[in-house]
Amino acid sequence: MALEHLFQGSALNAVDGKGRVSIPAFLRSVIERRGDSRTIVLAKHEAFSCLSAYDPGYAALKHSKLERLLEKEETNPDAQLEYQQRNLMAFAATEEVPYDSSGRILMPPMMRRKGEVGDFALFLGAGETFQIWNPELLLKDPRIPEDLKDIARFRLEERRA
Amino acid sequence: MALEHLFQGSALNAVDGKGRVSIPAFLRSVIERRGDSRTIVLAKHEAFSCLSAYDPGYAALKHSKLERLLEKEETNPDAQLEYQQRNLMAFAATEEVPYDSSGRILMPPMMRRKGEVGDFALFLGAGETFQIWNPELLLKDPRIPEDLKDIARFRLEERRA
DNA sequence: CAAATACCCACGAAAACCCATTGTATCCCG
DNA sequence: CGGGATACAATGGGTTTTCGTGGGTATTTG
Repeated sequence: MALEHLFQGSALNAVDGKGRVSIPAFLRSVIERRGDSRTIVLAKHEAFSCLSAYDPGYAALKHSKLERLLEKEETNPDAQLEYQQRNLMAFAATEEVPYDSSGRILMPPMMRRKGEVGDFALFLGAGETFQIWNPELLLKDPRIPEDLKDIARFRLEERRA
Repeated sequence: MALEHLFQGSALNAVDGKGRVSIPAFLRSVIERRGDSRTIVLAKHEAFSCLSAYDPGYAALKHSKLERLLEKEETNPDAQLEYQQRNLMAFAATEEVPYDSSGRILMPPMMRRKGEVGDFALFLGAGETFQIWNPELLLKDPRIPEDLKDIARFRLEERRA
């Protein structure tokens, strides 16, 4: 499952009063090269207090992986339940949102809450996916390398000028 | 067997006095992309106390999945019986209902009872299918991951404001 | 005829859409 | 090489459309 186009780079964008955010153009270009959808899938990150985002095709890929796993263990009742749970997490706990012609999404209120995203959204490329952070939360997280925090600090400074 | 369009996302909609419920637009769009039917098939979920729903075309697919399962275990006599049971469940114990121009179905009384659906219906995307829950029942089910219950709680809160 | 269902319209909130402005990086040509 | 023109990105604001929902009326069906 080596994806050809990977998400990379960082940006800090504003969330406006209506809850709209521009998806950085360099991330959008990856989405559109992977498939031609102009939509992103949002999910709570499983480890960090941020959101995880990817293109719809990647979601389908994750799904088929789950399916194949299930078929191997079809007779095992425990596997059935675990499959149900993971499947629900993958699809019920995510939201698919289209971005408009200017590259903005309307951040769904539930996701905004889950990711604790305020007036600014920090976008971080993470290869197969990208992340959306409340920059302050990233700075506070002890698990985040200092070099990465420097990037966040730089993006924040850039704004104030 | 990989379906192109998958059910994703969540919503909490009201069931009115006549027993009508709006199928969330984002689920309807998947149904209409899979085939052009404007109807859904309802069934009792095999594991959870909720309803399972999908487009008519998916019923056929489910049938072939069952068949394949049978072939794998045809030496096992118990499997034969299980196949008969599950096949009946898949076809006799389901109801096909059309939704109107505003996207509402009239929830069949039997299904409403089977799923114990009250004044609110929680819709959960599950990839190939979606589920319809009484939100209170989902919150009580120990097999449901906490993250998913958070979603149910959020949807319930959203309403009260 | 009664009860259930299908059809119709209507409203408020939210979301999608359109247009305009600003700032920044890029290009082009003198 | 410099400076103006150009293209695109991010953002603000207004308008239109859609969605979920309530309620009424017709129509079918047993």
